Amino acid sequence: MLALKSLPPDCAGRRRESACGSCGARSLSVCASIPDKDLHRLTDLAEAVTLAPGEPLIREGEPAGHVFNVTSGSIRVFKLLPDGRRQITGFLFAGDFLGLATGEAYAFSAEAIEAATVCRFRRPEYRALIRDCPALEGALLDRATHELAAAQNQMLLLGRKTAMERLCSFLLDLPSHDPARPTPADIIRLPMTRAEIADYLGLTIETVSRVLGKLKTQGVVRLMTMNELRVERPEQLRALADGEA
Amino acid sequence: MLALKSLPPDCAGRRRESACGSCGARSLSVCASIPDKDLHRLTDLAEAVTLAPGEPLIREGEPAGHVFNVTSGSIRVFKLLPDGRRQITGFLFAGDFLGLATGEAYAFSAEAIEAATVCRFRRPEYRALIRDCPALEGALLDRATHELAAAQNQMLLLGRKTAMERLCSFLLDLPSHDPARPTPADIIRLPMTRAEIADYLGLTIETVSRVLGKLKTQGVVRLMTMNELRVERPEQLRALADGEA
DNA sequence: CGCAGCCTTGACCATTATCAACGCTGGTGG
DNA sequence: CCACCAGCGTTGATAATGGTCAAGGCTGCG
Repeated sequence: MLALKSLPPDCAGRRRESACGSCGARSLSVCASIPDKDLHRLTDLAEAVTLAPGEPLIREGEPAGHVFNVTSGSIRVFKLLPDGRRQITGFLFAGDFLGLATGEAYAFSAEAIEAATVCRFRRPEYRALIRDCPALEGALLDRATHELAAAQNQMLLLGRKTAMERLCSFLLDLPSHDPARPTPADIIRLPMTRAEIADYLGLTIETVSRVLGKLKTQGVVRLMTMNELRVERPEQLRALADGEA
Repeated sequence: MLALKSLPPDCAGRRRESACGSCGARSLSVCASIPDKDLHRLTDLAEAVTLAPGEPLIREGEPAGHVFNVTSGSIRVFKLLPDGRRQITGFLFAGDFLGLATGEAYAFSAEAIEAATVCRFRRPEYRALIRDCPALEGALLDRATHELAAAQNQMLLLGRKTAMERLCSFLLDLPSHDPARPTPADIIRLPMTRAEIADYLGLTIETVSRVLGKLKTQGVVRLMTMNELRVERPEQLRALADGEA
């Protein structure tokens, strides 16, 4: 498959910081329960990769040769139609894992949004590690399960919510996905452009802009900068997200 | 998470038919590589359940007490908004697994479409089994990975495809999901109603009906009965599915 | 035979997309 | 240091896809 988001905050305590010598802290958050001897092996296998803004990490259809763990920055995961229409299926941040695929090839593309770093494992070595370290597989299954639940929520959003509901849902979900930046609860950082938000929500740039404008007018949110906003009325945002207004 | 669809046909050879004494053939397709001693334990733990058409199997928000393996019939998996809008996130058939959840509660609902049978495992026993049989976890991760790729395709469909493209994509995907009924390649059985197709594709009943009508008029498909159609021009169907017409 | 549920078809409407113009902002080079 | 330009965002006018509302037909079961 694809991309596995971080586990929710309540799992943070189980994380081992700086576990991966090659690529720095947080990179092994997915492997929280790996014994030390395996950790050392893993460290040898990992390779740190730096990505410039916009730089591709995975191209759909390419042989699936690696798996990755995001260590900093933000990544967009997406699929394209032949005519160029794009659906962003997820945004990844520090601690997120991606690269699982069932067949030979990746079924999606991934690119850096901001400058980002990832920890890269070659697939054969990743597989060998899994054989030796069954706990890793359990952790991955947990993440996949999480990711699948998130995917169902997104299907509900894309199939049945209005533009306003989509944007509000998005604003409510985002903060929980950016563990690297512990911001005040009511401040939301938007590292992505309007075009990326639109492609994530199945809307156009213009609609995103208009709906954001309306939220601003209604005093629900306030734009601090272009990429940062503050939630003024959280309850109203929540009500709007599920069509209760 | 949710529901794990069957592996693709090329894995069928690895299946062990009639492996589960309590609930009949195919039910353990997910556990293809389980040693016999574990299989016997599993058999003791399983419980066959019969569902009438429309009967609920899982209700969103309920404590996640079981996991299931579909043994016959068809199941709809869906989420609801407070005002009743429904998004069907998947259709399950014989051999499909469902019921994984990350937290305490299911994050989705599931109901029988037609009469169906499932094989039910209580969660604690399922967990114990996983501990003893690591291969099971790998099989589940494989399925979750598959399911995640399918979910991304569905997001692309819901976010970026037109009604025509959605319906054509649906018709192309369906056959591969109904392993119990080996039909001629060009015949598609539709066990679900128009309303269910609509709720799966993020459309209304009327739009599904109209688009199907247009496909019929154009000679792309022909309705044999209400629930069965024949693809007359497969290439055109494929072209329409990805917006190349 | 009649009724209920599902499906189809038509007329109309609304949400959102499209097209277009303009404004802001940050970076670059004169 | 300023001015320009490119990229991104906003706003407005118009259009189209698909939704809503309504009526009628088919089918299968009691």
